This record gives sequence, C-alpha cells and structure tokens, in this order.
Amino acid sequence: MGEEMLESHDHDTSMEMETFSNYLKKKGLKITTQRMLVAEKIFSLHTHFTAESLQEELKDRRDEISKATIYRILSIMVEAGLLKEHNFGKDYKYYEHIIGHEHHDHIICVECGRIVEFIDEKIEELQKKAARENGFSITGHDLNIFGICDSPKTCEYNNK
Amino acid sequence: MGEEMLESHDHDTSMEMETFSNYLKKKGLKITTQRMLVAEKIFSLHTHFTAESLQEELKDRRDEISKATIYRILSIMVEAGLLKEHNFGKDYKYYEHIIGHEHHDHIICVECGRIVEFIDEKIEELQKKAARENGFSITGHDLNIFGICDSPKTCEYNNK
DNA sequence: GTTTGTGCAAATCATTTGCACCGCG
DNA sequence: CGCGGTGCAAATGATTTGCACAAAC
Repeated sequence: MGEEMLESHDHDTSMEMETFSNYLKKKGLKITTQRMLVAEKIFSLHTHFTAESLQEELKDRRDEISKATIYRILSIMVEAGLLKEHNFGKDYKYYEHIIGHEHHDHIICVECGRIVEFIDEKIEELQKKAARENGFSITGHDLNIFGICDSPKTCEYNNK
Repeated sequence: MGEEMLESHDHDTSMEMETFSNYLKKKGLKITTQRMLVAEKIFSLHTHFTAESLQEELKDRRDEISKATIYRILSIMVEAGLLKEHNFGKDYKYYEHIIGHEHHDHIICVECGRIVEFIDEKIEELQKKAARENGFSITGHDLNIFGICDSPKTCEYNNK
C-alpha cells in the first residue's frame, strides 16, 4: 500500500532536477534540452519504466527524442545514482528513479505484469548477515518475488 | 560452504538422465545424441553456466553441438523443470540444474564474478509472508546479493 | 517412411556506436 | 567559436527461426 500513496500526489521535481543539473556540471557535461526533458519525465514518473515506454511518454512533445539519446541519458543517470536498473526476467531492462524513494524490493505478477513494492527490514538484515558470513562486503541486492496477484482490475487471471 | 561439498564428489547422473528421457518420451520428443550429450554435461556440472560456456565444455567431443541446438535443448530442460534460468544482471543468461540441488539464493562478486549459494529459511518465510500480505500467490522468487568477495584466489580486488 | 531434430545462416530485438551536423557554454 | 551532444543508420551480441538435410522411431 506504500506505493499508491507515493503516486497519488503531484510530485515537485525541482529538487531532483537541481541534483541532476549539479551532477552534470560537476562532470563537465552539458545541460541540454533532451537531458532536461528526459530527467523531468523520469522524476515525474513513480512507476517502473523501460527505454521504450519512456520514449513513448515523451512522444507528446513536438520533438521526439531518439532511442540512442534516451539510452545515453539513462546511462548517465544510473551512473549519477539517480536511477536504478532492474532485471525482471525479461529481455529488456526496467528503470525507476531513486531520489525520494526508499529502497524496496518487488513482487511481480507473472499473469498481468503488475509490480508491487515492499520492504521488510528483517529480510534486509538477514541479507547483510548472509553476505557477511560468506566473506562478502555487500554492494547491493535484488529481490524479486514472482506470483499471481489478486487485482481484478488488471490481472487477466483474476479477470476471467 | 554447502556448495563445495556438493561439488567435491563425482555425481552419478543416471537418475537425472532417466528423468529427462522420461520427460522427452512423455512429450513425444526424440532421444537424440545431442540431447543426451548436453543433458549429461549439464547434470555433471554443479556450477552456474551459460549457453556459451556449455558449448565450450562440449568442445572436447569430436562433434561440436551448434548454438541453435544448445539453446533449443536448454529451453526444453527449463520447460521440464530440470533447469533454472538466472539473470545476474549481465546481458546473457545463466543456468543451473535443479535436480539434487536444494533451492538457494546467490551472492555474486561484482569484481571477480564468483557466485556463492546460500539459503536462509527465515528469509524464505518472510518472503512468503510479504507475498501473502500483498495478495499474491507466490510462484517463485529470485534473490541476488551483490558484493565484493574475499577470495584471494579469484577476486582481482583482493588480488592486487 | 514419416516426422522431428540439427546445423547453418539469416533474422530479431534491445542496446551500443560511428559519424556528420547541431547547439550549449 | 569549439567541443560535447544528438540523430541516424549501421554494428553488436545474445537468442531465435526458416529451411534443407539427417536421424529417430
């Protein structure tokens, strides 16, 4: 239920945009129209998206942004730590912005594709413990649970 | 530490081969040389492998097996529930056979690629709980922890 | 003998890259 | 202005597929 709350209010992106601009300046990269448009869109989204869906969302602009540029900007933002890349078992990547979002794991419906975010501090703790016990200094993790959801709205399985 | 033990003894593959053959028969698929060679190799491996590395391992045979065939056989074995597919964040897939191996999660070294398996029943339990609480009936999960390992043998990071 | 499997090469698909032109600083 | 950025089209790399020949049943 945490995610619906985050998505309901209209998010002000100025703080995130500022962070991104600062990163660009610090790295000697230029502030371009495309970078601003893409970042703005990304920060305004509070869902998981793909390079494809992002380009689609930007189509309403008079000037469409090329896939090459989209990929290049995504890569900068991941590098900047503003964006997280996910592999949900598909052959393309999902992204979600990080600022303003706590770390969380995912439950993915194998029937309708719905993604629910959740966080369990005990699981986090146990993961750190497991890494430590195996002599690893942890840099990150990825936990995805797959299942069939109960959403009568989206889930084909519960919809028939 | 559980994994080293599994890997140390020479595994008899006859039981697994039997299961695979039965599956093929049941599905009206043919028992071919390639399918037997690939399955035999897979069941004898107790590590994670890729389509590429598997083909490499089969090179010592007089007749090399084509990539197309390898992929086709991998797909059958996944379908049969004998093989599990993994996305470790790379742009190619990893596989590991399932029979004779308990379910487990992975810790992957981002420096040297070493993969350690682990299992934590409490994490398993908490995952089921999280899925249940979000209205999902769980079908599977994937937990990967990334970090830097302490192996002086393989890890470049600890090797310099 | 049929039907299914295999190898090869060509096709896909997401992502990346080379290059000529464009626009920020 | 000058150099990094963008778009385009071509390149890449893993995986898939069409097709003619080969092997299983």
